[in-house]
Amino acid sequence: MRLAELSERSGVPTATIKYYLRERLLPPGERITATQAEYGEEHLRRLRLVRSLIQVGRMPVATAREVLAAAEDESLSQNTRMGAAVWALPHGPEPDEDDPHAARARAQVDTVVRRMGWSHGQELGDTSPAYRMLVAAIASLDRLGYPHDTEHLLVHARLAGELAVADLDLVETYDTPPERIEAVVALTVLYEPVLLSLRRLAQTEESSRRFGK
Amino acid sequence: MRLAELSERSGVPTATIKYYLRERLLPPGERITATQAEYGEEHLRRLRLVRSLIQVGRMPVATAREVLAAAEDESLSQNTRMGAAVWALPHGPEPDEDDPHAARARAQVDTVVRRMGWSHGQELGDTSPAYRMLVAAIASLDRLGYPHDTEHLLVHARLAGELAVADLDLVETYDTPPERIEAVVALTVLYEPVLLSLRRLAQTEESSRRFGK
DNA sequence: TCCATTGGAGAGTGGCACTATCTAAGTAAT
DNA sequence: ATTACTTAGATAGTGCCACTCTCCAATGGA
Repeated sequence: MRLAELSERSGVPTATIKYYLRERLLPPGERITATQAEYGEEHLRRLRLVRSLIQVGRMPVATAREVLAAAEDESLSQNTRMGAAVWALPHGPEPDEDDPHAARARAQVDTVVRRMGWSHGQELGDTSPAYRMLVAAIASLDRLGYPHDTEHLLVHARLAGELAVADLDLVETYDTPPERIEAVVALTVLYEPVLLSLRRLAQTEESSRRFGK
Repeated sequence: MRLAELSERSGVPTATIKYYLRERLLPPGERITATQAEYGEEHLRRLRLVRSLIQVGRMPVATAREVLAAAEDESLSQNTRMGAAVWALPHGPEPDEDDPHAARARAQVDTVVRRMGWSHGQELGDTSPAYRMLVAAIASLDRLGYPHDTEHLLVHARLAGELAVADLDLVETYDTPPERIEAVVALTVLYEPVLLSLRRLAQTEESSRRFGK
């Protein structure tokens, strides 16, 4: 398969594919001659994954590159690679170090992590992106004066735990480690909009149930 | 309070506040003289809400304007205003009309909505942004060949329903309708990163539990 | 009076995901 | 073997968008 066909089958313009190649989001094709390269099915899959990360996950190109690099770093164990890939995922402004809102949020997050018994994945005071993202989000709530008591957060945490179980069940339907790693990245990202939109639909429903049509 | 103080208390540069005023994300201050205006606490709160929508919710300025306009449209009922505000919220690429993946996704979404008994908020074939966002997300999963069977979606839907109950409980702690409307917008947006980061933390935990440290 | 500040408006900036153009080197059909 | 394409690769735009800068005339405080 050459560039034009890869483009046609994926629906991505050739110029964009060239851009992704340049940005190392896509491995180069197998060189046939000095000016021709051959692409395989794995390029097609990878290209679609890249598009998902960027368009569905609204991830900057640089971040997508890190995520993919972590996912295929041969020097890491399978679980570390999964962790590294998810690690590289997220977003949002960094919490300010000496912001009182952030400090309070941090303490609350530590409480939630402890109460959930989440000791494997991270230490308290861990600075994984997901942890920092959570601190930043709660700091925002605090700053705006919106409620975020620990019990309410624990409700969310418990539900997140159930989601994770369902997600990992899905990942385990894949047999080989590389597939699993790609699946965990893709599913983490692709199910986010699913979850958010379901939540909004459910809110609309619940709202009209409570406050009348 | 004048511009400089509003800027100082919110941490938002004066130039940016002027920009928001121009874009009608912030109502004009009360004109004192031909060249002076006075801002109140409600401007401060509104400004922080705008920042939340744009920075935390990563919402385009135009979308934020629509959301806020819907939230304060006096001609609508309280519930309609809430719905309209949440209605205007989300994003992501629109599902293509004659894409077979989108068609399959649409059918599946309708099944989920029916099985959840979500008939109040929307009709089948409804085109609310949340509905379209869900269809687009599932179409992406389909296109990439990732599993998204209805049972798995129902797990997510059920959890989303529980989240909505918890969220609306929080909204009901506010007494006056305008507060509630602002709360439902703010909480919908501000709890999204909370939920997503908790999910990622839970995944890391669950993953290391299953696949070893 | 004098000068910093204000609201307002228009133009400019920077980041970023593309997209267009060009070139030298193949390839395919005639 | 001539002609018309296509390709990889590099460089230079383009378009969008959230700001940010620069002016300006009119104040308002010292």
